Amino acid sequence: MKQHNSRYLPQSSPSDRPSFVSDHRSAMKEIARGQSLVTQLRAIVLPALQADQRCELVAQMFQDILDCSSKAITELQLQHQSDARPEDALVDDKKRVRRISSDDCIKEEGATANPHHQHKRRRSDDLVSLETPVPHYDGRQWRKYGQKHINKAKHPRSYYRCTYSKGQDCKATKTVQQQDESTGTDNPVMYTLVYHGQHTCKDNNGVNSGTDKSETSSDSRSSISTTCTDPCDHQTSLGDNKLIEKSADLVTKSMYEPLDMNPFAPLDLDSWELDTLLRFHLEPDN
DNA sequence: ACGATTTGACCGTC
DNA sequence: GACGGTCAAATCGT
Repeated sequence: MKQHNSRYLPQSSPSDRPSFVSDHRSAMKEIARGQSLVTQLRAIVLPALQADQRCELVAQMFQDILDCSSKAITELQLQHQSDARPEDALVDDKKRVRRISSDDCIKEEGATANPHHQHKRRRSDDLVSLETPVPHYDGRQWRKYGQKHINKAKHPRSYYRCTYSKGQDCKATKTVQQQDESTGTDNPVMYTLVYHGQHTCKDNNGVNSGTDKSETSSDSRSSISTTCTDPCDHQTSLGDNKLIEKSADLVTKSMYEPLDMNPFAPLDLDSWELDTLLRFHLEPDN
């Protein structure tokens, strides 16, 4: 019998107890778990709220929580990188973290070089990673610009940039990669999200999406129309997606119908994501 | 027609 | 040379 939580939480394995590892590592893991929980909770709560100011406040609070934990992780990573090997990095994308950290002080963001050939490795202090079963419900609009098979990874990595990257020169990007170990029937599909840079854009309603004050604010107002069409993220082909989305759409519609979802209508959590969450939360232990 | 996604090619870093 | 990140033409969806 599995514990209920084990169905949807990134796990801290017993072997990760801090007896042989640094406090940094266990602290970062716990924070990451918290981020994952908040992400999932947000995906459930926001669409169910009435569209009013309280709703916006809730969304803002969710984002603030994520901001806090992200900053905490960043701080821990910076400290950790200075006194430990980078292979203790939070995500399993170890090689990349190592490369980024070595690249850290060499080139700065916004280099005036050719805009089409900016440096490929990015600063680690612009990097925030988290694990979640709902990779696309993060309150942002993203546009996919690439997908690549990563060495030794079963699933391709998808590359997204802010929808407003052109119009507002927003530098925020993110990568989404399905975790290899999440393919079992018992475990939820987990994704590793890595965010780079901060949003400098304003969303559709002219609300600053967050820069220094609050890295990713205004969840409640921005539309979450991130369309997830890459097969890896949905675990299905595009054609299958349509069928799944249709059936799942019935579920989500029946949930949402009583509500006036004005500000959240665009949020429109991908039905498969909500379905995934619901299954993990509602199904009895197996 | 327009915007988003896909995908092969290219480039920088290691 | 391998690898990861980005570009941009082709393709797709609305």
